[in-house]
Amino acid sequence: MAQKLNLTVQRRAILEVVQESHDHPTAADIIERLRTKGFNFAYGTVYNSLRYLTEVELIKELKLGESVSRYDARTEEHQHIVCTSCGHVEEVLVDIPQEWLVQVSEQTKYTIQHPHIVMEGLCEQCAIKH
Amino acid sequence: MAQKLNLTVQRRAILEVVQESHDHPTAADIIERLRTKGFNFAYGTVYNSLRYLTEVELIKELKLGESVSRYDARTEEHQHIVCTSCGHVEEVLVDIPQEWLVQVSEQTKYTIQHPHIVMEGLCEQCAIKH
DNA sequence: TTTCTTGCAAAACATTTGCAAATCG
DNA sequence: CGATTTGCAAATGTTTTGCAAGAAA
Repeated sequence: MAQKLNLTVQRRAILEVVQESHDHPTAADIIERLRTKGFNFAYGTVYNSLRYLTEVELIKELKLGESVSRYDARTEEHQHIVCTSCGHVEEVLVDIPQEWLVQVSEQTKYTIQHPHIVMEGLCEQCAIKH
Repeated sequence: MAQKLNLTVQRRAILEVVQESHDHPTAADIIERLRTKGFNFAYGTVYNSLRYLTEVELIKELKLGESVSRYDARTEEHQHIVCTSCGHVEEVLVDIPQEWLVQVSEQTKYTIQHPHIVMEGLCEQCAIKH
């Protein structure tokens, strides 16, 4: 723990791509964007680097109930909502009611330190189509 | 839509296993439990049947941010919380504050008809170990 | 017959791992 | 040097798909 930050060329490039992306890219998205910037890293390297960057908390890995992981450079606490129709991900910035968390904690006996919540709904465009 | 229910031997056996299981089994769990009951269905059949049973709403498919889908015969509305340490899944039966949903809906422009929320926390046993 | 379902194997997909080569300190 | 990281390919785990055979309506 409290290790010295070791940003290699690859890790730095990957971090930059995630920081520049505001659409929660997947590993495949990241590799594609790296290519347009002239970087051609192996899959293994990209996954390794993403894991490293997640461990040192420069990025967050989002598991939103799809089959893929997404990555987010926004590290302050916030939640996500996923469109059940098109898969689009939006950030939820409304605070979670504290007393609800307390109730959930009491009922389930789970400790909730950093709430991490994934919601589902229909995004605006998809709602119109229905 | 409004199709006639067609429960084949396989589908019925799979439904029974899910109904008897209260631990949100994965497809692999279900296949294993079918075997102890003397059923040996192909993987494809089990996945097909689970999709069918989900479509006719006899069960629910849970995507809880792991790499696998889990299945649940409890079809009334409730949420889930997953232990970040051991992966154990608990049901959240506390109602979600309606005004919070309204706020989320306003901020994100998402329509939330049937709230489906996945939370993360530390289960009781894992919390003790920390 | 026509439609749906099953079984099996192969394919698809995201991710991890093993290992040799390269790099860093 | 020793420790870490990279690149590549192969392996893994979950789920889907194609297709022929079987069952049901």
